[in-house]
Amino acid sequence: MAGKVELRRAALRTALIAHAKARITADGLKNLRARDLAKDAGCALGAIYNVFGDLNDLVLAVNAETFHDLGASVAESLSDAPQTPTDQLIVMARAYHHFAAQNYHLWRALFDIERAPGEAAPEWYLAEMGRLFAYIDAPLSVLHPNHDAEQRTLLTKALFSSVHGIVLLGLDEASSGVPAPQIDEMISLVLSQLAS
Amino acid sequence: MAGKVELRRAALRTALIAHAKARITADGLKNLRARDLAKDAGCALGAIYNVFGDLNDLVLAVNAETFHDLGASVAESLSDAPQTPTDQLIVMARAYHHFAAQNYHLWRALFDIERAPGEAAPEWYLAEMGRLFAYIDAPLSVLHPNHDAEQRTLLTKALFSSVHGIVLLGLDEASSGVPAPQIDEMISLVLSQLAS
DNA sequence: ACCTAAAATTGAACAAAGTTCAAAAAGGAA
DNA sequence: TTCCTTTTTGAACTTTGTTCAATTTTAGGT
Repeated sequence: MAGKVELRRAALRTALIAHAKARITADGLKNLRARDLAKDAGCALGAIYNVFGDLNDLVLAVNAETFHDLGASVAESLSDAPQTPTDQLIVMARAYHHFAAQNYHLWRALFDIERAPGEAAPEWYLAEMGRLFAYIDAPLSVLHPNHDAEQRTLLTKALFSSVHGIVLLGLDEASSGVPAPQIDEMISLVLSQLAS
Repeated sequence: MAGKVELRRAALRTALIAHAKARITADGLKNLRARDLAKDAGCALGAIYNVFGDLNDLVLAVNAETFHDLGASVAESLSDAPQTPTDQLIVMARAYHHFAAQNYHLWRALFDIERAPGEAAPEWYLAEMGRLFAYIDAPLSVLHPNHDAEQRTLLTKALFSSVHGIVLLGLDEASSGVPAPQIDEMISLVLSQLAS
């Protein structure tokens, strides 16, 4: 039984990720507690640190799944085959909005996680980000065939950041707090102008 | 000497805000420590809680000043009297960007502060936000004189949120991390399109 | 001046919460 | 079974915000 330990650890890892996901979904990232997770998973407190370097690593694992699901949601939104490139951008942005609204705490954890100063984001984060950017880039290539790659990259980032900002502030009840239909309207407003 | 205690407390309050500001500027909000502040101000640990309800209240006081300074920076950017309404929007957005870049940790503290769930933002926050929105609204009224108030409010929020998103992700070294000139370029790109 | 009661200040103690590590348990080879 | 290695455990350590009993200061009355 060579891989016995590895199997047990892999199972614990999976369980811890699932429980952390549930805890974050219910109470948000800042209410995640190591002791709660140990109880949830029925393991010792220290066992968490046999599987993950620290709690942050565990949250990173949750975030990887969340980011993957987010990418899948955005990609799936295109399956309704909207006609124009602008429509495609709008549909994707709304999918982003709806994912963020439906998975608010998990989505916030993507950005609220503590990151070591000066350290780059993990590779999977950049990879998923690149995938999202590729989705945006495609319609932009149709709209602006004569832009060079650098121009399009800039426009892609600007578009994503704008939508992200609209969703971020729109979903923040405490400050602006905008009803969902108005968020969608703002998205349409910005994208229909920007993509022309 | 009726107001002796009040004077001492007011002085401590001012000192604590100043020291907290310095600490946040240097190390960021998440590295702010009650014991450090007590040492900085030469007061007892518990004295902080004679003046503020908790550390969060102290950070709120810092944020009030930061937000006020931010508003002043944006307002001052208009004193160069740019010609067109679009130019005014771009100048203000760049002022927002430059304030955020120059006061990164203080600016982040505006949004990273812990807020009680379901509780509205403090009145000064909404008031300063309203002031910022008014600055944006003015040029938009010139550009779109036939829009009603609701339309303009939506466009104002969309514009602000977009610029905020561009600055937020642009200044986040770990993820996108965009050089300052490119951030300004993205701002121009979005605003020149959106305001037309 | 002195005394005294109320008010304010202090900092040691308390209560989380993440992380570590010596000890115990489990695993595996001879 | 025995002995050594690996793994797991959870009590203990550390850090940090917050509290509160004890001390100091203040202010009024004599």
